[in-house]
Amino acid sequence: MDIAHLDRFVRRLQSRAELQEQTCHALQRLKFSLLGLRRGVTIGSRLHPNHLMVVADGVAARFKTTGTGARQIVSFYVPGDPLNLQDRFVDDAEDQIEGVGVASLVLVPWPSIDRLCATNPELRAALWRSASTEMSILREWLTTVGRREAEKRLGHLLCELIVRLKAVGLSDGTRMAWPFRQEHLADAAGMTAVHVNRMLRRLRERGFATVRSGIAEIGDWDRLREFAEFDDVYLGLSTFRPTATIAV
Amino acid sequence: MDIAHLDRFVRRLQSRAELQEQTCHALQRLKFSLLGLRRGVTIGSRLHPNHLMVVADGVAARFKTTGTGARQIVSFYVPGDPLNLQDRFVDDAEDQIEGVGVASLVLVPWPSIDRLCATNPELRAALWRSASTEMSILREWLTTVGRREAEKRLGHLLCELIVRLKAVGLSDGTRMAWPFRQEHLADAAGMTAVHVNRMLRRLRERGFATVRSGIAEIGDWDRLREFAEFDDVYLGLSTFRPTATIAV
DNA sequence: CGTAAGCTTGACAATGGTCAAAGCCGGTGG
DNA sequence: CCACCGGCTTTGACCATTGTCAAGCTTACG
Repeated sequence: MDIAHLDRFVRRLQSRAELQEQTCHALQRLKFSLLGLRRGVTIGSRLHPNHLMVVADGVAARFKTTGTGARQIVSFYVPGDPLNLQDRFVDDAEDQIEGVGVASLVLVPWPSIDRLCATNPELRAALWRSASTEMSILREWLTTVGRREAEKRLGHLLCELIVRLKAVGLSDGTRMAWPFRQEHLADAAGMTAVHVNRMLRRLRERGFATVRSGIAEIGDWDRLREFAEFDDVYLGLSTFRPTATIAV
Repeated sequence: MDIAHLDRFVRRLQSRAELQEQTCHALQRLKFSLLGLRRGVTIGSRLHPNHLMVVADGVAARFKTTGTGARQIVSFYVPGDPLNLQDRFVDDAEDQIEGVGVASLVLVPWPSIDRLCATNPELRAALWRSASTEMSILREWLTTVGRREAEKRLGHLLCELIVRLKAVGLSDGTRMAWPFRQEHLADAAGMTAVHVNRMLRRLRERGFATVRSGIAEIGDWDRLREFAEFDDVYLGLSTFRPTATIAV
């Protein structure tokens, strides 16, 4: 299982850029340590400034807190996602990272990555793309929060998560593990937990999707997708059409 | 004035990273062409896939349109800001770019930039930082739209714009050129133009800021800043404290 | 079993949206 | 030089989506 940790990261990079065999192997041989995040535990996004952090298992959330104590989740990270790529050269605002359910992170020392990058423009491009994808997701998410109504926001999030999980072999496209509390969805979608509850009920009543504790299941993908105006191009996976690998 | 175009870009990079004299000069000697954007004209963000686009004059907005025709502005770009840095290696969703008022863009062929980057890790880092800053702004903006009330959203935007303009010598920190129509603010803040109007009035009544056509003026910076919960760290300018250069 | 965390629901309040009319202002043509 | 026009702003009245508060309920787990 140890090897699989970095494997998922490599797989994620490959899903968005060409990487030579050699580069992949070099990545997989990188030394790393593991950091477990128990449910609800929070760390600063710059707690480990000298390491790249990648989600190994579970889901992590990056969030900010406003002056009035409200919380906004700005990114969810699924296995394989690097979560502080762009913090490398910046010393701007520090965010908080929380485990949604139980999660674990791989920590890879920056110098070892720098060494690979120095002579490998292909890898640099892959990392750049990876950061670009996160940005693209942010833009889509801003649009969703700013301009779509509550029910669509949740539908959109459902769609995005299942596609991202499918891309790393953690969903079959119909069901997925669901570590989120309704409060997480609320903080991500810019609404209250109470309203999330109402809207989830509506999605269920319409037959779009069912979110029980622990598992989410899409009822009618095509109708949900259309309803939520979900189009996965912004995930940058267009070239990656996985032959479904199941593992809920 | 021609030279000044790239000059502002260099200045922007310098405001967030160390660059050697030599690198700056190399950047300033890059060949480029100009693209004028008349008020309200829209182009695809990938219209010039082989060029880096940088704002030379005026303000540009990047936006998406939802299925129901609503528009969400995801970024404003002020002079010196690169607007398609991250599109370099990605072929994900294409956004629209619009001139807010009259604007002009500098187009620099990617190959000439690649050539500089190939041997210049310092420049690569500077560009990376530049992209990171845009991401940081997106996160803050998502938080604002998701979790702050309408009046604060506008206040926050006012604060951000004046700080960014000041950083490139286009404001004294009190007044700034204001090419925005209320609809722009609405589309950026996730609200309607009518409500923008009401909230601007409120900001004026409280003495925080006045937005007349063409000019915005901060009435009480400290109170506005506090009210809007604005903290400029997310702009990544913390090391750059300009000795005010005026030019509204 | 009993407790706590989180989910569900209902009643009510409020922020922000919708619609519609009137005002303002700069530009253009007679 | 004036009148008209179009685009934008301003305002009011009313509506609706979403938030708030509060209570009861379910479920996991010691």
